[in-house]
Amino acid sequence: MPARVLRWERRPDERPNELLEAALRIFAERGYGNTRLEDIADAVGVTKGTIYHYFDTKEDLLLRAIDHYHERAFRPLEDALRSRKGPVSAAIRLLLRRGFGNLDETRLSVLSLLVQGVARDVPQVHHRWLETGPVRAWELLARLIERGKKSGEFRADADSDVAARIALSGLLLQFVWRQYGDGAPGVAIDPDQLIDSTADLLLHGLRPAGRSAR
Amino acid sequence: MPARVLRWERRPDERPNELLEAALRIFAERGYGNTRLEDIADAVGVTKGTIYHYFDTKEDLLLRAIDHYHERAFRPLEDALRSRKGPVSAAIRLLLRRGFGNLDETRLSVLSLLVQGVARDVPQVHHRWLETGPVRAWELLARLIERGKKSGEFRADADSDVAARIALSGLLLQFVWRQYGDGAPGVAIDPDQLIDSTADLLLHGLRPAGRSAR
Amino acid sequence: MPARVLRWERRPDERPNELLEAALRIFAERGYGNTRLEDIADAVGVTKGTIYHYFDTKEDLLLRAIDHYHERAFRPLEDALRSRKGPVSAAIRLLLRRGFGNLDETRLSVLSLLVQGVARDVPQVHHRWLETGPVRAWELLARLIERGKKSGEFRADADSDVAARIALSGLLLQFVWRQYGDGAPGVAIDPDQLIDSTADLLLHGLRPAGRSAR
Amino acid sequence: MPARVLRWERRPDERPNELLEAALRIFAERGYGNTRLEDIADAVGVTKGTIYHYFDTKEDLLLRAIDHYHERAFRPLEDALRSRKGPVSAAIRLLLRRGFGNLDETRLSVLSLLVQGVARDVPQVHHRWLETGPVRAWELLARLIERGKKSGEFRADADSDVAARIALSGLLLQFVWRQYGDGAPGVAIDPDQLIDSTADLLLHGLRPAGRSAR
DNA sequence: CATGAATGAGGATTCATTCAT
DNA sequence: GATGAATGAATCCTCATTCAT
Repeated sequence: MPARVLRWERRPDERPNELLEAALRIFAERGYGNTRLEDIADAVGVTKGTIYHYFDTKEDLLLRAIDHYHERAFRPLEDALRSRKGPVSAAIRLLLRRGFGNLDETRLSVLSLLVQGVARDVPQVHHRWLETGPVRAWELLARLIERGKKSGEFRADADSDVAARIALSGLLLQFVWRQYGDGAPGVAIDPDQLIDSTADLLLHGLRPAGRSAR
Repeated sequence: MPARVLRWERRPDERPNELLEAALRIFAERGYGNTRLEDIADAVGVTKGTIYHYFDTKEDLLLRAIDHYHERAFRPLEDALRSRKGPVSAAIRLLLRRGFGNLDETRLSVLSLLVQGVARDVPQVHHRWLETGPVRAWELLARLIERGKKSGEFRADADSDVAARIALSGLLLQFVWRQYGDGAPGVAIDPDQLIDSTADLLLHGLRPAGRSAR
Repeated sequence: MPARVLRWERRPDERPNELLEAALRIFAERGYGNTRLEDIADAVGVTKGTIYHYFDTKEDLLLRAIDHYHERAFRPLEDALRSRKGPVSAAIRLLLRRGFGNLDETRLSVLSLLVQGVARDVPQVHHRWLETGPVRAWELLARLIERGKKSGEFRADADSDVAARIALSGLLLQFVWRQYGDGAPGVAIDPDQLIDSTADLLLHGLRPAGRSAR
Repeated sequence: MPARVLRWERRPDERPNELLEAALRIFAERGYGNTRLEDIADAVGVTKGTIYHYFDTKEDLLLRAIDHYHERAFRPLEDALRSRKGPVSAAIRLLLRRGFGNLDETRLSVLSLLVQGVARDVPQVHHRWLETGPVRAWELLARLIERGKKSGEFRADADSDVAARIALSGLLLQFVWRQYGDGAPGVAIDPDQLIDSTADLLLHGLRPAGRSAR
């Protein structure tokens, strides 16, 4: 009796997530426009058609892949921060370290995709990401700074909104660019130094006149 | 007296420059992948074929368009800074204001193209831009900060490299995102406030312990 | 006493008929090529796969759907005519009125499907329909005319075959086109006028020289 | 010196018409939905892409192909009729003979395409054809009949609109069906007999009571 | 019987690039 | 130089059909 050969495995429950994850990874690696649906299908071991079993269009696939990823990426950070007590400066250091301290290759390339690759191809997705990612993050940080101002830990005349924006988008872009270190040696930098020095700069910048930071 | 045509006035080769400028503008507006060579040709009033008289490929066109633009955009800033005297903090404010204070629509969309649209499509160009644009800019700023540290204007333990990187890439990304304000209301912000508050934050962050900034 | 279920009442096989009827309706509405099997399955509340329990291919489904419909549509007309007595002209009026006078939306769209939509997609079906539908109808009418010629009610030199063909296919096409009245206002016409005036024309055209029709 | 081989000939002026004519022929043979653009391109000796040089979409191609054909097909008939003098009955016979008497294979299959193949796939085209083809034709015929009624040649109570519609659409459908004679023997008929007997029927049907036709 | 996951062959459309004129 | 006709590879998306469950 000949070995039974299945052309494909039937995995109705895992498929969508498998596809979502493969899609995100490959989109992130190559860019949205440079990725063919067949590449994604191949990576999961199915054919193009299968993608259309679960998703309406290529754009829909991207959109859902980002949602899927985003869901997991943000929740923990927000939770960690919400329950935080103690001096605000410590919370801020924690936020930056948590947010940028342990980005693996995949997360970094997803960030690049979102920062760089999606704005003109799927503007709708880009907008949503902006609102639910960066904006949410800097509002969080700005609220922390406000708390520090109220408690006297920070100077009252600091612009908490701009401080939060600059620190976070500065870090974000630096981390995105770090990935291109091979082709552009001038951008290389140690990530821990980047985070810690940014925290120092921010906290120094916020401390009241006449007092030393930390 | 016959119309005298000076050799250096004839410029029969306006074409390439016209093409470069149209290309940059349209690439910036729509993204590289979404721009057809025909669109660029139409904008200049020639046909597709003409582009191939001057440029090898679409990629070559992008590459040269960016070079062409870059040349002009950077020189003045660098010159302005180099000759600067007086307190470093004033120079830094000037740098930020000059660099970001008068970005018209076109420059902004070119920045977006470079930040967002080119990394995966023309990595070579992206790398070059990183080195000649952002890296050069933050090295310039870092040198200013170093001068401030030497003169005692800034605290000696400040990380001038990171401070320069964060301030500039933070501003850059904020300005790029501002353009999407329509779709993502949370990112909207007044540009002058952005620049001035960033300068405040940076200078506060750099001032020596026990002294007030400015 | 337990509910008694008669074998001939159980009809576990409503399914095929439901499918046939849904198929015909949807094919008729949208055309064969524009109808997906899934649409038909959805309409009946089953899934695509189920169709393949009962039918070999999409074409087979169309073929049987038309047969199924045809069976019912023709019998009554033929019966009504066969038993008819009295003057032939009255029978002819009856035939036209019965044949075209009470066509509901569905029947009309089925006619359109047969007239317009099937010839190239399922030629075999189209041929069969021609033979069992139009041809049978005009042979019936031609025989009536022949009877009229024999009885002296109609002129002897009339071409009963052509008269029957023209009257019936003329009416058929007019009724099919009436459905497109929205897009083509020039084709709109009152259906009763169409039938009655056609009958008048036909009967006038057949009456012997020197006598008035009817 | 090796023989120079051109991959294609440059024929900018003929191309569109060549394509239009090939398209119409092939659409007519196989149906719109069953024709691939590549088939049409092959028939002309170019590649698919070339079609898009001249036409926007497949639908646009069909639409223009029909316009192109229609233009030529209708003009002569209308001209011939407009200038006609003498008894109306002769003009009517002429109209029917001119309109249907010399339909070659191609014209017939184009008629089939229009009658049968286009209504649901390109409704817009079908509507236009209805208005500019059949409707125009029967309005022409109806006007002739009206003239006959005024002159006393035809009976005053005849329904000229319906008479014109039935005669022309009856003939049209008969001619369309004749092409399927192979598969459906019952529809076969001699075309001249069809035209002449239809004319007889029509003219008999229109003659005043008590008078003989012709 | 019924499901619905998976297939895979197409087909329309786009567009960078070539090249005869 | 400039044109624009022509190419042809690439890619999204559709859908009849199959088949493991």
